[in-house]
Amino acid sequence: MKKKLTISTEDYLKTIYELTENGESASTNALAQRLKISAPSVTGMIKKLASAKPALVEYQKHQGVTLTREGKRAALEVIRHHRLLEAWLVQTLGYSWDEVHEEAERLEHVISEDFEQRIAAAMGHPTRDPHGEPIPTEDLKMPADTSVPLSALRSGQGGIVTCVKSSETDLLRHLEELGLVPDAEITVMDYSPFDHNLTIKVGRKTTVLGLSITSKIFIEVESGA
Amino acid sequence: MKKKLTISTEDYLKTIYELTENGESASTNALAQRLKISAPSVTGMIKKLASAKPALVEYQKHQGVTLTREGKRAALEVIRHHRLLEAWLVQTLGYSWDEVHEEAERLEHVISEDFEQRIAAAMGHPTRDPHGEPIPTEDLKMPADTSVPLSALRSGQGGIVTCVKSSETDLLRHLEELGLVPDAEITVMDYSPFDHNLTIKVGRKTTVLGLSITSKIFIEVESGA
DNA sequence: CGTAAAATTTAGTTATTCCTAAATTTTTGT
DNA sequence: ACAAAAATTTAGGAATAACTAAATTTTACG
Repeated sequence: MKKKLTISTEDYLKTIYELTENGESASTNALAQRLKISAPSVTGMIKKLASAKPALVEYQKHQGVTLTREGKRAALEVIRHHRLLEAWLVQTLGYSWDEVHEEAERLEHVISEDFEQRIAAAMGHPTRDPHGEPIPTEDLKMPADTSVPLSALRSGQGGIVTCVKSSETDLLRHLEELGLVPDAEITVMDYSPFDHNLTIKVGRKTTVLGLSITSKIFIEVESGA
Repeated sequence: MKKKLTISTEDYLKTIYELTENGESASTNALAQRLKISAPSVTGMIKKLASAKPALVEYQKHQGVTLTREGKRAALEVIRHHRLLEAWLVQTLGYSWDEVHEEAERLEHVISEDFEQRIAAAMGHPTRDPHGEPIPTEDLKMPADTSVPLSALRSGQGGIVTCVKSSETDLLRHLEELGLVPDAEITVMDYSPFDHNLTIKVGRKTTVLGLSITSKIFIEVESGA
């Protein structure tokens, strides 16, 4: 017998936000997979969120789900909590960027607005978390981000790493060793069209990275070919 | 329709701990009142805790409930979390002692052991929280405390305030104005046997306090009459 | 010591949120 | 276009933890 855990509304909304960032609607199955529950459970909960007093999601059968204004607001609130917490755990308690995710994942749901404001102020209102992810502003707008995945770059292109979109401990530790962290300057030395591998220069190190990694690293492009 | 729902096992255990600190067992009704749920709900949950794989409480019909070794351990863990968090919120985020309770009440259930150790170390392993309550040690022993309620003192007696056992914002603010905070030195100037009021001198201030307040202030006695 | 009051437990109900199995709708491949 | 595959919803059910009302046990006191 395992522990039964119930998924919070906040987690549903946050996950829907993440799945709809590309502009598309989130599918029942995609949500089920992310939340690690069955698809019927997702359908049931979505119906509930859609018929809440101020509706949190927009839903039509077989058409996937999107966030309403209210739902998006709630999602951004949780994401702001999460990212501020990650920044703060790293800055004040000496966590490394690969350790903070789980802790923030639990804390994000229980901190007060007061707490949020205190840590934001204590850090001088940071705009990015330790992974480089933008922190939603106090009025819950997600800052624009013009960076592109490293996987979209080709030989001769390069720029500054803005963000590493991963919470996998092992990957993050590996990337840190390579110097592939936010603010690092990189240049693409070579591109292999067969397997999409990129040869990257970071500082004086050179590495070959596959698509599963390069698609998670985001770059503010500096120079063309 | 209110939101407030399910009470965590941790809250049951913490409350049972508090109600049994005097050595007696906790009654169903006392628990129900503290947890703000009905008595039958308490009976049901207690039965569950008593028949858990390692039992968390000892229970016999109509005889009240006590904590097992395991249950006590779990309760002290939560209490340690709570008190470390209160200390830490005050020390690092500028909370005042009357603001920390609610925040700690929510955070105490979600922080990791790692987090606990980090904040304890960052504060130099404090032994009391901002109200003066002793913090259970890392191996979950509650430190002995020889202080007595102010209400037990009489004219001529006095000592050092060790602890103010209250989380009521208004009372705490009032006591802070009076200087009735941990480490303050006080002397009892007069005792009224009719209403149990005590006239107290704190620094150069003199105040009359009723039993509802003096029973919540704890003193390490220094001098007899 | 016996009964009324208080405390507690039992019984039965409700609400929530998950599940599996089956039905249905949509998408895909030829 | 059509059948197979995939995705999604419907249907029905289980577990949890709360509730109210009623029954029972304990306690208090005249």
